Amino acid sequence: MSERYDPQAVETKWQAQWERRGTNSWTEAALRNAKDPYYNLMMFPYPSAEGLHIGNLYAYTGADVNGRYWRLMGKDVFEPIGFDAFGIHSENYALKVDKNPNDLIPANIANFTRVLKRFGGMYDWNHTVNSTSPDYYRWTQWIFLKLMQAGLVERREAPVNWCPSCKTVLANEQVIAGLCERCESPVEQRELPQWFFRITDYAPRLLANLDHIDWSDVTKKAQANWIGRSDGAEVDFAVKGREETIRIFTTRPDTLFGATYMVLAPEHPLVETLATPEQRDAVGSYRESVAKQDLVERQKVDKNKTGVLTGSYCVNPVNGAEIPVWIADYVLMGYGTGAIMAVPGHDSRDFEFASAFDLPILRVIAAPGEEADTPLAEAFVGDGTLVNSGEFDGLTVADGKRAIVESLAARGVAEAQVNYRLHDWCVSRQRYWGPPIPVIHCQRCGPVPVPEEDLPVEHPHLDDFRPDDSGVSPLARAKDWYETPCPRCDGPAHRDADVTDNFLCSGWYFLRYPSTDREDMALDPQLTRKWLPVDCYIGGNEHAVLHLMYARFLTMALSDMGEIEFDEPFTRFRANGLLIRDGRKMSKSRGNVIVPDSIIDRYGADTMRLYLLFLGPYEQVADYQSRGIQGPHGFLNRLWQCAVEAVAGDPDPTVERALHRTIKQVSEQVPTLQFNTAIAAMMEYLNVARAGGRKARKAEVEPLLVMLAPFAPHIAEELYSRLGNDGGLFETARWPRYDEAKTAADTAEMAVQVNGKVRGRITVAVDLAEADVIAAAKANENVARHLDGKQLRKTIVVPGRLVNLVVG
RNA sequence: GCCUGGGUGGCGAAAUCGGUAGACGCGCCAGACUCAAAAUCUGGUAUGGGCAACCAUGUGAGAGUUCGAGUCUCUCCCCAGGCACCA
Repeated sequence: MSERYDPQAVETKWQAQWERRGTNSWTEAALRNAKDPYYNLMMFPYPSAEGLHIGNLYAYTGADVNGRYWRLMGKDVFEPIGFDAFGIHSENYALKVDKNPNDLIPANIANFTRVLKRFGGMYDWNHTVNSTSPDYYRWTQWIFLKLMQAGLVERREAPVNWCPSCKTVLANEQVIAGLCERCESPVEQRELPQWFFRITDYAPRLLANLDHIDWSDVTKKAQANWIGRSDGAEVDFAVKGREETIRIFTTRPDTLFGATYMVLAPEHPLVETLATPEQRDAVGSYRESVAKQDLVERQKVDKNKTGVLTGSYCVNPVNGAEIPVWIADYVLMGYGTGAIMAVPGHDSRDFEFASAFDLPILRVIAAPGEEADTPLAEAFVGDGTLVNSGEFDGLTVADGKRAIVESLAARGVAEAQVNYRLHDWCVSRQRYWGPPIPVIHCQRCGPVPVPEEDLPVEHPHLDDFRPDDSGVSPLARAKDWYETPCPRCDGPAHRDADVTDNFLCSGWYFLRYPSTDREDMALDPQLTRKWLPVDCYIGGNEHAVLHLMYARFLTMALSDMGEIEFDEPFTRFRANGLLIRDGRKMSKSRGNVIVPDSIIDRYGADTMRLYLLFLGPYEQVADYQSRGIQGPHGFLNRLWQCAVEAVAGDPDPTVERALHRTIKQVSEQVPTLQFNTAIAAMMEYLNVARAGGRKARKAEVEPLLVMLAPFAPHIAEELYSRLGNDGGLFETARWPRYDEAKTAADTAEMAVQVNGKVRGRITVAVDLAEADVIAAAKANENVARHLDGKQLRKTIVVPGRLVNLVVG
């Protein structure tokens, strides 16, 4: 190897070395016997045909630095990787290029593996997961069956989200502002029998546990927001002249006296009954027009309110007032009871509707200074006291809520109620590329779970796997596979032709990694106990309400079934920021995508890793600006020169002080993921160590190499061995320690302020008495000029930092 | 509309238990090496004024607290992300 830094040669050499020595991988026995386990996880990629995205590598580099750091701290670090290869994303791409995913995926995985090795991740290639492999999806199906046994799976005919382009149903989480998450088509509503996981059973726990897991705040807030707890009450309104009552949900029972009409969702089951003969036609055509809307249209907040009268009237239980019942599309069947009492005086949507249809608007809350008859120009939603509310007048909003619910509850027409926005997880997909749902539909027995010993239900190979609009999965076309006898009665039956949502595959992969050597069970109890839950998980926040929510739910469910002993999968989660390019999102259509291979070819993986983490704070948006890569590249070149020319001898005191300060800072900042400033500190230290062209001492360089090793593992290994160390840095070295006493200097430069403005600087001994510091400050020429002829009123000394002389 | 982040040089950013604003890096300028260029190395680089010493201004806007505010308080504005007719 030449004396010049040659990244390609160094990186090839050390990657081969690690592989040969098994530096990063575990045997099954070693996994079982690990003394101080640390499970370092990153989100397994979807192996696209375009290749690994630099954004993935941004996340992986940070996570890998964390894993390598803990390894140097002496932990037994398990850092697995795998491939999330089932799912609509892979299938849609295959359709686009007119190939079969069965052929595409293996090639993509091979390409991803190549780049992941090239980038220098500390991956254990002995424990990988491929979600499309039968020895993985067998256990995905097993989890489905387990959930079924636990009563957490339901087959329901319900209005579901249908993507007309992907031709499948979608979970709520996969609908972004009314559009399909994958193809951005407007999503329609369809009534179809589907499989649901009862994640809503876990809503209270999913929310409550957020308080005691160490996760990024943004992620926790997004989850809390998505779960969407709201406290209120359900109230029954009698229908005038009929037996039925309408149950509504409200968070504002204090405004019951202000209810001037009722609204049902157009899909509400009572609509048929309540429509009077005169209104029947109008109601029918309104329901039809609503049914035709896609979600984008229906969810537009700024469109004009529409609705029609049913012709029926309800009786307000607080005062006996008779109020008309309307139907309108601003009330949703999927939330609460699908019916509301409308209080236009104190709800802006009701106000808008009442204004449009000329309905009465009553004030029942008054802010301080307002009278009971102060007119309302808009809905008043603020705090205040109750007015026009009979015996409840004068109560605060909070007291009014309590008192009114109590009084109605005593009559049996209301009860306090908590609602969640979270919906049950619709998991069936009418697509080809996923694990088949392990259920057989028997003409006599109905849906029958596939017996565990018959798993996996192998995914049949189809040449024509194109989805259609029928709502039936393409798998039904594989007749030999589809038609099968009932496992219970042996009568005629067929398999469930749907596949499960890809998020079921990714919802438990981290549980599997330690157990991949086991073919006879999903989770080895001993290994699971040793390695899980995950110590640190790093990944993009776009999965806050998708993957991360589902993984938590599945973990809780498996925990309740006794399959595992913890109910939160990730002890610590950190969301890395989004990687953008020159201020804009990277996308193929903009043509501003960075291809990792090209960066590694030109600068090497070490420079790329260092540069990605030097861009800015890891947990915030990072802007990739191509020209900036010169900085870290030059740094590694200077480090190379400095290290190969390093000489023996004791460290210079100035350099040694800088070293101890650097170790202190980097040791504090790496575990908290403040990578950019940790790198800056190491750069600064190198500048000190080679200042004025001096030759650095080996003892000055070696600790720097160890600190840099998580960031730039290849060059660190090479230089470490060139300094005369055998056996490999990651196998023999330990994270350097600093001595607090050696971080301190004898003298300090202090700023001298006069009335808060810096007028001079003095260099004094750190232990100089305060009086002497003040004297030295006054002696400064420029300071003296500013003090001249003025009365000194006050003196403030901040030891080692500044002196402020206040004059009047 | 609600919930998160964030707003600091030409650019990416540092510094927030209140204490020298701009560390580190990019870019730019000058110099060295070179026939020349690239690469590399050295020095400079917030803005305005001044030969300089220095002076004034400066962390989205405005007010406040303080000896002292990028940092704390109040009122706004803007950008990014999430949620959104959720009653």
